[in-house]
Amino acid sequence: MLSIGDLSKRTGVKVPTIRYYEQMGLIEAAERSEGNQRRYERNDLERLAFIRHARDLGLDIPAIRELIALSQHPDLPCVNADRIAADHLVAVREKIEKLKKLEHELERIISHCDGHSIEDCYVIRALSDHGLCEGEH
Amino acid sequence: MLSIGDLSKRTGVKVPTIRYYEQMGLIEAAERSEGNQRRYERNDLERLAFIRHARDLGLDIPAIRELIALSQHPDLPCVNADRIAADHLVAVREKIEKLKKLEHELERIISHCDGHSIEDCYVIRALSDHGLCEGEH
DNA sequence: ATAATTCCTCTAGTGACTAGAGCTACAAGA
DNA sequence: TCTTGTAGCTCTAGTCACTAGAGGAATTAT
Repeated sequence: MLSIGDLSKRTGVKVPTIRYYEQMGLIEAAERSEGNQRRYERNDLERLAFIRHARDLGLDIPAIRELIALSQHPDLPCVNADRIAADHLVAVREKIEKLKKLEHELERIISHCDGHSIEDCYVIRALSDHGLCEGEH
Repeated sequence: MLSIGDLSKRTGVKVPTIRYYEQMGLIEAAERSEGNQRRYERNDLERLAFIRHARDLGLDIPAIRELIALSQHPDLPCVNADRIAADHLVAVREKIEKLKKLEHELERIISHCDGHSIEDCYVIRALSDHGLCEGEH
């Protein structure tokens, strides 16, 4: 039986976050000690590691809830789980594309600035005047 | 003199967002009509376009506040403005790197799954077992 | 036995908006 | 001039995934 602090140390998930996940229904409400403190077992450790792992991959809580529900039906086909991952991959790629555009625009703006006065500063001027931009943003 | 709706249409910034920027101190409190409605002029249009542009580039509100303050001192050197942009560029690049790692991990997980049952699903298994991962996340 | 640490619940704050309630002002047509 | 519809006003609360803090109780170590 682990305390919430033990669970936290073993999974790297902070104590308040564990309580938050309980509130969100990602982990079942833990058993309690006589003094009302949460007590965990091995399967809670696994569940929490699963959640942590999914969060690290950037999945949001509703998606994780769905994956947990799916994982409890081993007989079903896994197309739904695959779709969640694939949708997320698409979203990740879109974010990368957007950020790359920002990266290029920022590089361009910065490299155009000669570092003299604000009056001539290309950074400020580019922000003031959309016509100095490349691309459609 | 423009109403808040006119200003919104011309800049593409939504009406509640304009009021929010006023509250955050990015734009000055507008003059009011007799009936207490906001009335804007050309320089408000420019200011708001500046803000919108900076937001599109991903700058946060404190950074924009600083850029606005700087832009009102044309005689100062522009190293501070350049630094804000450069810092942001670093942050953007870091985000891109993180997302690329996620992208590769998701690609790998998805490609390993044969699409049969949840029991064998590589997506679910990879989440359950960190040992199946590549990289350090 | 006492002290230090951990735990509990509850509320509020983060950033940059967005949604909605309930009310008032303004512009255009009859 | 009257009416109607749109647009405006303020204020509160919700979004997401936590995080911080208050005030108090339980547990663990000395």
